Amino acid sequence: MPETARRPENRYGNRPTMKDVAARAGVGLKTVSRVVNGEPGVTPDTERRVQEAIDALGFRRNDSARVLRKGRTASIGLVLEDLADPFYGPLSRAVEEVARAHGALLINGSSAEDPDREQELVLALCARRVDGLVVIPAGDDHRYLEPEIKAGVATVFVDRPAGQIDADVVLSDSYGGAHEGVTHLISHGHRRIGFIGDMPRIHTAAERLRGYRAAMEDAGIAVEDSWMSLGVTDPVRVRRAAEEMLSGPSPVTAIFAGNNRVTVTVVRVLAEQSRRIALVGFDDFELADLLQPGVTVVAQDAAALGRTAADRLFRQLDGTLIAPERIELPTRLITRGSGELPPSD
Amino acid sequence: MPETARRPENRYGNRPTMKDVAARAGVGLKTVSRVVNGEPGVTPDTERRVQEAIDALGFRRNDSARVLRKGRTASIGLVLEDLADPFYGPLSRAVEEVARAHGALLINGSSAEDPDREQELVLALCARRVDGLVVIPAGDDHRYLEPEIKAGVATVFVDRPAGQIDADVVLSDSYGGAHEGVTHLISHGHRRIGFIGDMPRIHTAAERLRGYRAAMEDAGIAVEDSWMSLGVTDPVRVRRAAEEMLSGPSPVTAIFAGNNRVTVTVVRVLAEQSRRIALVGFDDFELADLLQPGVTVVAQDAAALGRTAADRLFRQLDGTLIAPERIELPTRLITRGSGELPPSD
DNA sequence: TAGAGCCTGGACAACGTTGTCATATGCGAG
DNA sequence: CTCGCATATGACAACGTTGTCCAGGCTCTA
Repeated sequence: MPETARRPENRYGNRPTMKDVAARAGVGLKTVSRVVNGEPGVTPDTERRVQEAIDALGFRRNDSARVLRKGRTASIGLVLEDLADPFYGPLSRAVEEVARAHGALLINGSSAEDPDREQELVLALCARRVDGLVVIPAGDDHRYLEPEIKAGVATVFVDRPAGQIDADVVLSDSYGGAHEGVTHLISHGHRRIGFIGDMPRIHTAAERLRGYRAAMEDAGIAVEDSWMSLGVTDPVRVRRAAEEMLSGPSPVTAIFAGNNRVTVTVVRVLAEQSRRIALVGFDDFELADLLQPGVTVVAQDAAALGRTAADRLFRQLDGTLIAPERIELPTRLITRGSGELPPSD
Repeated sequence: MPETARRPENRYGNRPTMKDVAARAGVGLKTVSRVVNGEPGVTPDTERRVQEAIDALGFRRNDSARVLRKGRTASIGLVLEDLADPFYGPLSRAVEEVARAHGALLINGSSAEDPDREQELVLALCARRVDGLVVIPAGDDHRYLEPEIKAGVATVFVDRPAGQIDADVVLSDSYGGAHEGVTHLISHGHRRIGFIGDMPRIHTAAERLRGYRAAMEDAGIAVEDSWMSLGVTDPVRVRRAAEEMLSGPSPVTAIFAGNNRVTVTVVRVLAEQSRRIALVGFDDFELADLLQPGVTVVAQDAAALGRTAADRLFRQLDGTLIAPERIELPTRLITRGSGELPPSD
């Protein structure tokens, strides 16, 4: 390579720094800093010269250096299960809005329901020195976060509680919601009711199952093992689970679906049946009202979950909040037809 | 406040630094750096001592300082319209996956379709020195990005082209998709076909309208003004638009909906009509097949858009890519019933 | 045993910014 | 006219990391 063409390119591809601006404006470095940050003590004339230099060079303050100096990054991390899941869109957006109101940016990542990946993501975010974390946990042991929390990283868990540590958590009332939904089916005459849910290690799945069992017990109904199926929410498994409980020795007349992915698959299966099977799903979804019949659901407010969590996070950062708390948001039963079908045996 | 309780807390809330680790392990600063980064030239014994100190102190490298020194942040920004919109979930997730494969984190923000907010977000991301940007533009003038791009920020626009600057862009074939969808309706005997789309300043909306007009013209059908309605995709406006073209002097027998938000609202309106109106929507959505009739759509692959854009972005960073290019991904017509209904006048 | 060469480890500067502090300038009061 | 004060400005260190370079100790060979 010939010596001649050596570009003096620095790492940011030749970005001007405050020093460059200062040189061009014929002022000191600190004066530029003052102008950029709107600090007082600069003559209008000087300010104008500096501003001209900034515009001419296309200068943009390097926030990395600023963070290093100031210690706050004005960014928060959001770790969730899957950005593509419609449940997390509104939640994510709500967190973003609160962050924006506090002048913070949002960094987010999907754990894909893998505890290792969750930890990897969280620690990467901590290395960037995010001011706070909103975590929808995939794992059930969060002791790895202890040094971070001690070091001042505000942390709020959403949708599922933290494992092994004491931290803020914002949840939907899964137990109560499932109890209400199943009771609703019972009140419409059903006794053989199936439950299809997510993997039992997921807190919400376990809670919803508990709500189902409690509702059945409260009604004096003995639950048969074949009526319950927990596992991945992959359509193939859910379909098989649904078909089995519809065709077993004591076939169910109604199904309670543990989350919206399950509900959608169950809707498809029921559409193929000749008998009319009642259905209540946990979590609302778009177009639920347009299906035939409309799908009765136990709705949770994803945006409220996100908003509440982010609020608490910034209150932790303010210092307003001291002790970790567990907040449960209520669910709401929305009747649309599918949950009001009578038993057909 | 009494002098006594003054905590020696530094800005990160007392986070240990490499210096602290070095002191505790009784080694030099640079040796710690070597261990942390897995660089060679450290005896196993020294490494062990350093590692112990790291664990004992709960040390975590400060990436801000690292970034300052190295110049690459290993993070990319994604600016989209609304994270809560189901169309952007998969797109966002796809970008994230590609970023992850390159060891980068994703920072994202919603512009809420506001050009000022888009610019504000983009510049904030640039100030953080993201390595690259994936932007779904809200505005139509992106000259403000010129200094950034010149400074080496890799940039790819998605879903809509950049305004006033030459940059990489990845699009769906809106014109072709709309043309195909409308032609499909025509081939089923429709001649009075309505078009309801997004605001005309949005590129995709304009292109889809163009596709509609072209398809009509190709079939020798004169389009009446009352058959076309562009504007915000808010349900109230869309509903009124649909009702008007269904009840006007020459009422339409079919509607082409310009995006999924429009489609969903139109489905609701059509469900209330006594006549059967044909419908084709641009963009697929969950459960479209379960409605009665199933909704025929022109599907675009949001994940592929995101993946393609992110790929190009990292190829820009590699230096593999030189000239900006415009990539159009094909759409796919999925027939489900609603688009195959015959005209009923 | 002495010299060459390698390997390990550390001192130091630099990245771009902000906080602290000192200096220069101008102005009004005595 | 001089002193004192307020205001504008800049020099310098520090934030925590990494790259460069040098020193010291070891092994190996002649």
